[in-house]
Amino acid sequence: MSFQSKNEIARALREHRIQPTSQRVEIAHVLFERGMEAGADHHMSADEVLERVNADYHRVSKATVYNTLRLFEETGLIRAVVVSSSKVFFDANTEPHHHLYDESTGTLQDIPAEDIDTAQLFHKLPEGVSGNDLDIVVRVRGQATSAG
Amino acid sequence: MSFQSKNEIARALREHRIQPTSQRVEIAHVLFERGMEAGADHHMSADEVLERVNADYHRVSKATVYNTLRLFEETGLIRAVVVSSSKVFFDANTEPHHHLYDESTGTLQDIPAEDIDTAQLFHKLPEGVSGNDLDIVVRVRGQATSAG
DNA sequence: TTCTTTGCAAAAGATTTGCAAATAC
DNA sequence: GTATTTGCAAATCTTTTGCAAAGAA
Repeated sequence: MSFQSKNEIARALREHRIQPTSQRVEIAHVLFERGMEAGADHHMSADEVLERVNADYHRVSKATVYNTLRLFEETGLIRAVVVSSSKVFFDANTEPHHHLYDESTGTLQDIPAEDIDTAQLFHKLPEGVSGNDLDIVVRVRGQATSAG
Repeated sequence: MSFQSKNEIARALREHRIQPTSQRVEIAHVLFERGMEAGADHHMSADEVLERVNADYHRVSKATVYNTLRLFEETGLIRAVVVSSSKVFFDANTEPHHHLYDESTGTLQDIPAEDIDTAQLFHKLPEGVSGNDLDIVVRVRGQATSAG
């Protein structure tokens, strides 16, 4: 998904049965204004969203940002990517894809769905689950200071 | 790793350059007493560890449990598995393997390393990173209430 | 008007930290 | 005897919640 105008955003929200209030539109605008192309940085924490949405003047409160992000996630408009216990990224790209998280740099990047083969995995998935229901986070560990 | 006696545990801690105090040995004992076989439930939250270590009488404080788990993780004795923003599991099995997390049930299970093929992925890893430095969490999404 | 949403500040839950007392080597 | 570790309670950080005011249909 990639929206430019607030109108498009409002329409998209309605399609997800979300009443497009001005706060919600502003938040969605922040989420979707960065391109969704591979390599584009469209991963934001709640705090980043809060900061960006209020960058020039106060538009939305913290509670509303959190609640709205949760609402967007629950309705499938965006996805939450959990990379560490205190780091949740929100991803406006809901096309099937996965994530690569580099612990040492804190960087999150997309992985095309086809770059990871999970064929061997399917027999242990709950029934009815398809590949598109999988969210994979590949974490690159920093050096593990393992004793030698 | 799989230890039975406190002596074995103390030795293992020393090998990781961790001074084996009684609290640390008790915590390690809790972590390692469950078998490491596939299917065995050896994933515990900090709180579970705290509960189990103090099950019959008070042995270790909460702060010490948290600090010790972090210490164990930093020295590579155990691994932390992040499955959601408020759910970190500790895994006493440090052999290369991955994890499958079922959102709807909250269940975490092991995935043998060879069940996921990441060959396509290697060109986007930082240099010097090998397959053993990857921790993969496959999250099975509940139904995403996606709008139709 | 009636239902929904927002905002604030307080609450909650998980983890960490400061510092004095206890323990280890 | 000196350095390390523990425990408590307070602090911190992120996210959620209660409730009155503001906004939408």
